[in-house]
Amino acid sequence: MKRASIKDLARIANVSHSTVSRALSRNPLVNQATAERIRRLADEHGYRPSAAARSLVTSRTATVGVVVTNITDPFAAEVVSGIEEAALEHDYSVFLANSNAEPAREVKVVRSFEERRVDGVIVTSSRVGSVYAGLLAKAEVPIVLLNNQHPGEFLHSVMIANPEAATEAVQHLLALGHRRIAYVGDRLGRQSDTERFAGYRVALDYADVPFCPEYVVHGDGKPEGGGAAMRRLLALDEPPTAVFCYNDMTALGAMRAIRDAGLRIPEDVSVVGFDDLFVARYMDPPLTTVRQPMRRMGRMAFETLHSLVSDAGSGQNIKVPGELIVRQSTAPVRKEISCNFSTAPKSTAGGSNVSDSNISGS
Amino acid sequence: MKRASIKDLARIANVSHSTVSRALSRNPLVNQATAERIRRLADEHGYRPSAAARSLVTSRTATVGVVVTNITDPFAAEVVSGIEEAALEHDYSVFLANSNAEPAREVKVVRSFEERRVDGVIVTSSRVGSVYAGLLAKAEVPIVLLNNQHPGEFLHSVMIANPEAATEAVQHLLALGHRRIAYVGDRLGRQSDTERFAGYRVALDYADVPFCPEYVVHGDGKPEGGGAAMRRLLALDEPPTAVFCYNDMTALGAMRAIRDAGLRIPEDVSVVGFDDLFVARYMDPPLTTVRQPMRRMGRMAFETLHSLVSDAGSGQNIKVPGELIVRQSTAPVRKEISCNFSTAPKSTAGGSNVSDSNISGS
DNA sequence: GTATATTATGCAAACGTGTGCAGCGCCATC
DNA sequence: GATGGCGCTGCACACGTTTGCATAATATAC
Repeated sequence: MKRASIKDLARIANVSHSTVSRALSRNPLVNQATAERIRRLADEHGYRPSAAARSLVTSRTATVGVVVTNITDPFAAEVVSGIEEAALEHDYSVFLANSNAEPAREVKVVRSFEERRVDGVIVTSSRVGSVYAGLLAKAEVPIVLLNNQHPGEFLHSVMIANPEAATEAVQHLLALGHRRIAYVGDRLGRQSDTERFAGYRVALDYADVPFCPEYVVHGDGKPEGGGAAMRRLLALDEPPTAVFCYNDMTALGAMRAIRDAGLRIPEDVSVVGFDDLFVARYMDPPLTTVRQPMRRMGRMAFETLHSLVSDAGSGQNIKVPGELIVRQSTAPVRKEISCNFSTAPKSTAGGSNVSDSNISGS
Repeated sequence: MKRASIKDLARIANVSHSTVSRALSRNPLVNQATAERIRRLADEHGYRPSAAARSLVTSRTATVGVVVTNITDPFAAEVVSGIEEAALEHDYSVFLANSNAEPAREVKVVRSFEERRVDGVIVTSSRVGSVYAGLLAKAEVPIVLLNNQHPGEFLHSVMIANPEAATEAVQHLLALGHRRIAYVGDRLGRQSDTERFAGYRVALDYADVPFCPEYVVHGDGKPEGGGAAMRRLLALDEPPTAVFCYNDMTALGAMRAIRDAGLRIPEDVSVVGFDDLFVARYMDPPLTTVRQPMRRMGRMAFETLHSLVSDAGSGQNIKVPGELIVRQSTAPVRKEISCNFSTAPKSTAGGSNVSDSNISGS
């Protein structure tokens, strides 16, 4: 048995299908009483207007296409959750697609979004390659980028303030007396990685701590890569006493590697992450990290998209500040292994006391 | 500028739009050469057929509606990832919606899926209330349940073999000499919880370990609830030496509570989880748990759905076995605190040696 | 040469909606 | 009583496809 159409309902209500259409869309043209009657009948029969038919004539579908590298990544999941939340409020539906960062998948996904005539697309944490650019060119479907990984400017985006947040994280380590601070990055060349690394350097420079290239290693944004990178750091003649990780997933791997080497966190090595995934607070020790308001960023991405299509708003580039969450994976540097090539003005920071750092107040 | 329609393309190719339609769908009726030419032209102009228009006449949309309680839950994310993967292979798109277990949201979601005319719905980890049942009744959209939480039989489902897996997990603890084994469940009344608890009891009975009601507590399937429940256990006169948790998220909270009480894992308390989320292997210590092939289960859910709509297959209830993954969060019970009300035939299991359990081979 | 089968193409209807426009009945106004 | 305005309703078209059916063009058989 097929679904009831608007004409079936019209027959039942003894009016034309136009009247039904108007009644359901609360068009004031139709008589109050009959409108009420029609809506009641529609309810009783569980009538559901066909979105396809509607969109055919209105040329709007009330759908967003969301592409993430993989929904399995907790960061992506949080963002998508925020998008979906905002979308539902506006009666939008969301198409979800994983790109897996595979070009073949990406073209397939973009093609499907085009055929579905989505009103807009949100792309998170991707290097926006030619694929999406093409999408934007052909038809006028607006795209909002979230934590875009491709260098260059785009029309609409919401991004975390990477450099500032990274600087704050590293300054936290400096304040604890650390001088041998490493950076465990993402794959080389990705925008967030570049920016967080820049923030790391700014903090070092500001504190007059010499930059040491061998303290910069790259993983893959996941635990495996973080672990491998950390092992390289630990094999150094003078291994770092603290590491700032590109993200929490990387930190997970790094922590594992540190423990496997027989070292303790934070007594031997302090660890800072980025993202504040839910797991961060359940690690042992709980992870000090930079919080990204992921869910809220998802909401913002949808809202700018929505204003772009409905209000013909002008769009914008939103920058969201991060927030340092200090937990127990960071501690003052231990005296015996503290930096012995320090160029800092004060003596090597004193044991349990954290205060007298030369970078406080910035 | 609007998107090109099939008629625009027909004009360009100097044929009727019917011929274009047939050429693109590789209908053998149309001449090979012209078909080739048309397809080339379509490619050049980036023509994308409107899914809406097509579905209007074919009455199939090639879309699945997926509803999860929340995509933020790593279990849900893994499952969805599997669904999406299989869907893309069949050129299906997936609508994602969070129910948040709020009835208001659920009706909104179901309504939207109905209007979108999804070909099928996959519901994961939900108590399938009257909402979805209604969906199934009105129109003939097939529903596949994944780890359904509502007691009772449904037509199509894929479920983890809860009782068997739970029994295996608890037998692992018994084999390590534990007798004071607790169960930290989900909310009372949910199907998976009931079944895993049943498996727990089977293992105890089989090993002739008396069942102790105060060793059964309930959380909420999340770290918070798991932690609270664990604290209640630790406040007991004779706290358990091992806990079997409803899932990994619960275990996360339990582990935190154990540590906060100044106890060590696994020396003082052994912990077993369920799911094998990616975090399990990155906990300290790495978590012993029952692996659910989440991604594969997602795939299976889609496949049964797909066969249901395309082959008019008869559907089925699939049961997937779990797999115990032993890591370092479980260890032999310590002598000094080992069970002193043991009814087991052998003496309280001896220190480091694990072998001689009375339940081996089951 | 005509009759017939084969191949390729176009015509037109249908899917379920939204919406401009015409038209209906009715009431008020002059 | 004609005129005009108002409130409401239906007609008909459009949106972009797929597909049954008719038909034109061509090849094959006699």
